[in-house]
Amino acid sequence: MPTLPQPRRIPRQSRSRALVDAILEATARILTERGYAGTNTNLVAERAGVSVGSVYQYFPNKDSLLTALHERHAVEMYAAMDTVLAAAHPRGLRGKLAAILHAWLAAHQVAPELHRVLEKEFPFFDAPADQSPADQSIWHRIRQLLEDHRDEIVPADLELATWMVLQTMESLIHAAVIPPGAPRPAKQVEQAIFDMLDGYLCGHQKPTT
Amino acid sequence: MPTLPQPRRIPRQSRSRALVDAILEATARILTERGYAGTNTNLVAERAGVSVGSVYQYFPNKDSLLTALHERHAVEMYAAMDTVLAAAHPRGLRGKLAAILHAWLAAHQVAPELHRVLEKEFPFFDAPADQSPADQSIWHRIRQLLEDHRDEIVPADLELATWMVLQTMESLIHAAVIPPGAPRPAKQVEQAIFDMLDGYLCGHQKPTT
DNA sequence: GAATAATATGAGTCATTACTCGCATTGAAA
DNA sequence: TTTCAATGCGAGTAATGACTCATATTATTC
Repeated sequence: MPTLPQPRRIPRQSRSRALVDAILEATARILTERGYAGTNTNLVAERAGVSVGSVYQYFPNKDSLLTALHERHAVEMYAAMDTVLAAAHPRGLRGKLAAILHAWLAAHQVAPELHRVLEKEFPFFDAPADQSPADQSIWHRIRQLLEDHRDEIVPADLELATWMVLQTMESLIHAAVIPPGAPRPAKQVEQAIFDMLDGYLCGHQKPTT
Repeated sequence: MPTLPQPRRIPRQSRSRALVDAILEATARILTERGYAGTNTNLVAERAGVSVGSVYQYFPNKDSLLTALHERHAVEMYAAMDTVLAAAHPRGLRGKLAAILHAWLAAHQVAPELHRVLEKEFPFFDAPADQSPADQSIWHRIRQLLEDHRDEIVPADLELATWMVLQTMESLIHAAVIPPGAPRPAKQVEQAIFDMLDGYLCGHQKPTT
């Protein structure tokens, strides 16, 4: 049951583009309310105000809906990072990292339950998670960031360091946001995550509580 | 569809205990081979060499099989930690942490795919993961460890620090072990995870590559 | 305003599978 | 040996839900 990467048909006219949007929107809502198992294509169609047939015009199967949602999210995360890095605040590696972390955390606080389902319930059998185009871009951007600040960081193996930083950020952000989540207010957790990354990369840390 | 915490019937005679074992063993194998969605109770029964009816004598529903497997794993992790800490090597916080990390990593390398399914595919709707008795015990033990070495660590909020350490260890261990996994040999990844924790807790780090 | 391509429909099909229940077998107590 | 509780059986049921396809509607082209 392989999930085809491409939509069955590409939406050309505006009505079909709106339809695809409505479908994804409905999927997100239902996923949030009822989880992966409770989501079915008939309900998605109904809630989107279209027919099941239309869903299958643009998505080859149920899982491709989730894949699309996942990719959309990755694109948003890349954009968020890009915005932050483009801002005229070259405050060094630590400042940039803190800014990215802040942006990502904020983005995840919007729909925590949806992220839970996307990250923790969806079986990425075919499309191995974190290998989407957007994920790749994020990877390269972070890798570049570390390279640009090579002299400020302790780990010599940048490949490994990139992996560590991304894995840690992703995991801790999700863990912090998904209920029951962290035992502390968002502000403190954000600081703690930063301390974790900073301790790894820069090997020092001011006592910050 | 709530997963009842208790088996429908408690196995008293030895044959029934063997049966329960066989069922869990079969579940683990199938989960490994076919993932959560590909696992069904009829197949579990067949592979275990028992009848479906027998499965439902001891497990109220499909998900309770997964819950049982999860709990079994948590108990093993607690035992591993206990063994390591009981060993006559009071090498300070850093030594103990390194030892726990090593033991846990080793344990996870046995059946990575099974852990992937258990951690990343199973929807813990009812029984919120990490809240099982064994998980609680692990939490308290780590918390105690940090308290015992309060003077060696930077973070003042032990509650938060415990959460950070456990989340980070869990996430990184799983990420490292599950394919495609880390881009480096196990040894280097283990060191990197340790550096991460050490950097957070102790706020210093020797350049170790 | 044909003609044609693009888009939308939804009742129906069909495979899957969690779970039941009436009955058979086995162990141990008396 | 009898008795009864514990254990084991597996064909069958019932619900669910992914996906199809023959048809209808709407846009675009010429």
